[in-house]
Amino acid sequence: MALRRSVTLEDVARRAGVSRTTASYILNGHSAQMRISPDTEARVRGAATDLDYRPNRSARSLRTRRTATVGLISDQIAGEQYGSSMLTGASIAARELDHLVVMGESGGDPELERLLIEEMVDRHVDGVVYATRTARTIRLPAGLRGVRAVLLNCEDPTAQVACVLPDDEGGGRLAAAELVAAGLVHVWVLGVDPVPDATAGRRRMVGIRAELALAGIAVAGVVDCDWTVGEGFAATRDWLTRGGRAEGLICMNDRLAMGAYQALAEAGLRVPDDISVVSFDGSALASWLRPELTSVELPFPELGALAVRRLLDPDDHGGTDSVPLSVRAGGSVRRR
Amino acid sequence: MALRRSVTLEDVARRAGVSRTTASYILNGHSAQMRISPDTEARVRGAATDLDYRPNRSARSLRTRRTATVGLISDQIAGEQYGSSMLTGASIAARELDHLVVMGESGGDPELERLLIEEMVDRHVDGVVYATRTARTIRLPAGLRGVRAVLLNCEDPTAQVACVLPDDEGGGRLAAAELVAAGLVHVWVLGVDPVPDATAGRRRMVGIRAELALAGIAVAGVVDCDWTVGEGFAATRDWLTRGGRAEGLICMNDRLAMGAYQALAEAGLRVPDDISVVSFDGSALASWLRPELTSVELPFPELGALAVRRLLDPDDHGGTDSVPLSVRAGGSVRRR
DNA sequence: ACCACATGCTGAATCGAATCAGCACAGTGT
DNA sequence: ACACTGTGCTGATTCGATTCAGCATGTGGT
Repeated sequence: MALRRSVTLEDVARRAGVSRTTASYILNGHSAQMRISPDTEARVRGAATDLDYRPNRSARSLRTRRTATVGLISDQIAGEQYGSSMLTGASIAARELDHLVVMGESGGDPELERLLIEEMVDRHVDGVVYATRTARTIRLPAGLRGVRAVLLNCEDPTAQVACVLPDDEGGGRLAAAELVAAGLVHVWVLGVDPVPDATAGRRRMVGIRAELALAGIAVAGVVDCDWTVGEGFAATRDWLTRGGRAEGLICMNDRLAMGAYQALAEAGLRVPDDISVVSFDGSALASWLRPELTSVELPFPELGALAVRRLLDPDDHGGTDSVPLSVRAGGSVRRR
Repeated sequence: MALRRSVTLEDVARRAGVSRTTASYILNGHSAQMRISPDTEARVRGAATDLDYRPNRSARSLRTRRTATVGLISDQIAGEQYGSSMLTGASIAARELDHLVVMGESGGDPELERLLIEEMVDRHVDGVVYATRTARTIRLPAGLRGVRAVLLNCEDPTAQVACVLPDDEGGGRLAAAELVAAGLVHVWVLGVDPVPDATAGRRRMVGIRAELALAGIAVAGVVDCDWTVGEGFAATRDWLTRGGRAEGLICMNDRLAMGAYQALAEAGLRVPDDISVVSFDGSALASWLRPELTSVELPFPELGALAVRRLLDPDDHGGTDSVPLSVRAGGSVRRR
């Protein structure tokens, strides 16, 4: 309950000795269409400042049907370890455009998602960013049809929606390039996409193979497992006990890499002397490991910010943005 | 731009053959004060359903001065590793009370914080939750005076504000109790609060000492350092090289414990055979370490949810809530 | 002296719901 | 036949801004 003294446009107009109309035009900067004398303009602005006038947003929204508010709906963004910085980026971009972010986390529950979208549309948000934790293919929720929306970290090939994605294929090339530059030839990959709709792993693989191919190398082998620390550990240990060896290991995310580190340590293999490791995410975890992990960083804040900017850009008419990844160098790749 | 067909109360009233007034009273459940015949009520509700009537929130807000929206402002919550689940909890609680969360992250910048608070108050949020990443003492921002607010994970002893905190002292007792139960006597603590305003470390120490005292034990020693992996590693290594030894080590958070694990491993000490480790946070990281870390879990989602519930409870008149922590057992404490 | 035109402003309607004050009608008691 | 009470509803106003349509006044040309 905001107990602000209620200074209305009427008060400002009265104090400046003009009509509400005039005051409104001046304060909204439409003076060009209105022909206002400099003197009047100064008086109105002065009055607004003196009274600390703040327009009532509800009243304004009622007329203009805009709220200076964007919705951000996601499955797991807020409570997630890494992706949450998408929220930060979105929030910053929104503020720069004088908007606030209304957040909704569905936890993956379609019914809750429907409710949240409905609540946002009811509140006349100026648009909705629909984000997913993992990059994947989705169906645009029915509640968003006819609503201005941008997909963030996901895509719907069947819908005509603006869409912001990380360039996972380029990221794959970057990861492979790190190993190639170190002169490594025998490269394995840990953790290819388990989920059918997920796109990140597949695209990264394309990039990895392409970049290795440039050096005349093929991927020596792939260990498939879930993208968690535990699975990374178990899969790597299995691989090692089966006699698996490599010069370089590309892990699909930092958690997998942590699991791999553990299994490698247990087997007495040292990073990077015995084996080089590169991964994806560029999360804080990468910098916590010893040696620090060389990781291809996902630009989460930029992704979030870009989605909001596109959402609020009236000249944006769809299409997919592919945001480049970058390497965060650690000490997990052998120096040539 | 939500392009919803605009069904107004007027449309519903017309279809039901009643006045707007009647329709309004029925749909808002004030029928008790109004005496409405069951027949009319059914007709109005039917019409609302048929037309898929959704009240215009802006119009409603203009009259009622309420928006069914709560502000959540914080320094780092969104982009943070662990605390972000406060947001999740807040968002869920808000939805249960038919509200949405408007988020603002200041990044610790007081000017941005001021702006965000102003924007929220301008938009007539029904209240503001003011959260900090680390539990500490703060000054209620000037913009929140006179605004309904709840402090989350922080407190201002000089202000009369509702306040939701984790029970760090109780948490300290839980941590110590784990070691006492394992029959350990020689206990060190790693990482006491570096920041002057921070309260978590101090309170946990009080709890730790109290619980140990019950068993007739005193803290054998304290290693002071920042609450990061790097510092935890360095401090523990220094301590070990200086001949430091203990049966049990209490780390002030999971990251510190990770650093300690690394230093202990380097020194050839095994957890929990040579030394038992307990920490605070109960973050995902605790479950990633090998052996899994026994950690006193901070109930972030509950904290966030409680803050929102209190904010929206008209009968809540201030005071401090202390939410209990709980032990997430791992394998880092020696079995007796 | 008269018209044309630019200048600088205002009145009133509008957005959609909430709500106060009160009205028409039916039934009951005397 | 009359007042009285209860039932079930409605008209009109209000919240605070935006915006369309138009009205005085002054200025210059002929």
